[in-house]
Amino acid sequence: MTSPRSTRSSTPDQGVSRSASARVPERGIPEATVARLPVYLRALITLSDRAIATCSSEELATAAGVNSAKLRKDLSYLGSYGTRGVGYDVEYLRYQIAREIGVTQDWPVVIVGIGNLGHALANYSGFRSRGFRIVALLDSDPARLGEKLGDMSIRGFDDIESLVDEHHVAIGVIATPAVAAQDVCDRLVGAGVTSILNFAPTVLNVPDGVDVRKVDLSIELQILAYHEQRKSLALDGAMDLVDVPVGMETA
Amino acid sequence: MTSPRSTRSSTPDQGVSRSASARVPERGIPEATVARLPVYLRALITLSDRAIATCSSEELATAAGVNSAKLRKDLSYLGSYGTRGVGYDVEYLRYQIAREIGVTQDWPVVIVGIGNLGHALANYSGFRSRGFRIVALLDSDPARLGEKLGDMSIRGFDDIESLVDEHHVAIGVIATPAVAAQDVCDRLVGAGVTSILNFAPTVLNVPDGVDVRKVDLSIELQILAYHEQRKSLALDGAMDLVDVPVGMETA
DNA sequence: CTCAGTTTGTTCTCACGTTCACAAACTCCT
DNA sequence: AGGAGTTTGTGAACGTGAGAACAAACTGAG
Repeated sequence: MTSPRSTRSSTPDQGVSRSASARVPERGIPEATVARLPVYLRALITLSDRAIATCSSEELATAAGVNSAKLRKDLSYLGSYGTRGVGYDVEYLRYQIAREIGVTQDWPVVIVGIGNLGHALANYSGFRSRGFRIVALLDSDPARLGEKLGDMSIRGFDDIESLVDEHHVAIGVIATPAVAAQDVCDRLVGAGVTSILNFAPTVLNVPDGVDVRKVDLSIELQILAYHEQRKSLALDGAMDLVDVPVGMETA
Repeated sequence: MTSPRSTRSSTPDQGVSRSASARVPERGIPEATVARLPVYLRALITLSDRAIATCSSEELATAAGVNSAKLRKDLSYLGSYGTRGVGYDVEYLRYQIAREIGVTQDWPVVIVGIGNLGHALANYSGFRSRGFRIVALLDSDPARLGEKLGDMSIRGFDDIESLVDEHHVAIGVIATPAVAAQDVCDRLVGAGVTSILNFAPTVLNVPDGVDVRKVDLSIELQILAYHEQRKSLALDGAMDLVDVPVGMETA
């Protein structure tokens, strides 16, 4: 993990030294903002890699693909980490966002379902580099058991309870076929996992207190298709009235 | 959220009703609704596979993981496809949603970047079964050129313009490393692609009229991490005042 | 020191999205 | 036929998010 060693010399006497009274992390960052913080973090890392010490909200917003008013408002939920007339210290802001998200610590993760997608996830370097450590790859298929994948071998799904307990796993990734997803989810939750990233194309039922985020490729494509269709209809203009074919029922 | 229980109470009753009056697709479906339509469609397909002919908004909402008021409002944007006192005809509603999204027609798609993730996408059966047809797999790496993948072989990235033109490709999927993504995007857009699904962890700049949706695994995990962190803090309760390490500067 | 220029943090307003609650419309039973 | 029971479609209330605009806070030059 990269230590947040800040070359905090360029901005002398920054407003950061303000008395640390009651600057406790606020209790209500809007979801929309939370979803953008990782984007800002990545933009800051890029700037950092280019040895840029300071940036304005305008520059950072451009790099993150949002407008600057939104960026400033988002950052204001974390606290006042900028300096008026100057901008933001890249290293400092980067650390603050990382801390707020929670990626200054290490999050052990299990991946369940090592098919095509599971393989890709297991090999994805972006996990490790961003505070996530894969502690196990699980699959129920005996044929895949023991298969080596990088520096890790595939284990049976039965180990899950002991694994979660031993490594304090809080986050599970489901990359199984849809039919297996709910069962896997129940096992994970039962074992103590409280956050799930679901790649299986199905709705997961979980008890209160468990967070689920889903990534669904075909849904994303369908949303694009909808807009694409609108574009063509708009172009064709006069060609309206697609009209419903009445007897489409298959039975 | 909704009740974690899956009530299997089905009302197997008959009742097909369709008034084929001219129901022109309205010109303004909210984005939030568009994003949920594919979920409803999948739920309907599941019901259809189980030979269920009719369902209430409550049942469909449960299957889709939303509450019934939201579902009814969403569906009302498409038209009045239900029958009061009865519910929705599964086949009929399924067709209406599919038509509204645009998946009754066939969408040719190109995938660029056939690494780990690209392989998984190319093999994903969910594309074909939902109205999307992969017409080409492109990669710039000469070592991968010609490699067979299912019934399709990997082609060079230079073919892109002719491919897009020949197959009328409107949707492109980018699964390249981050550094290559913007260039690939520019080439795709230049060739005529107007919708892009981006898996590369980077912000894409596109001209007006081009839609981009991004799928970013590490962002999803970071969002989960944020909430996970909050949960632990909440548990510790009294342990407030994490307080900003004022002197986080290591120097 | 003062003043002009720059950039943040915040307030205000508007648009969008969610949920409630209920009339309208339908079925079924007597 | 009429009334009780069901379920949709929607108007209204409420909450959240986006963007414009501006005062406050800083820098640097003269």
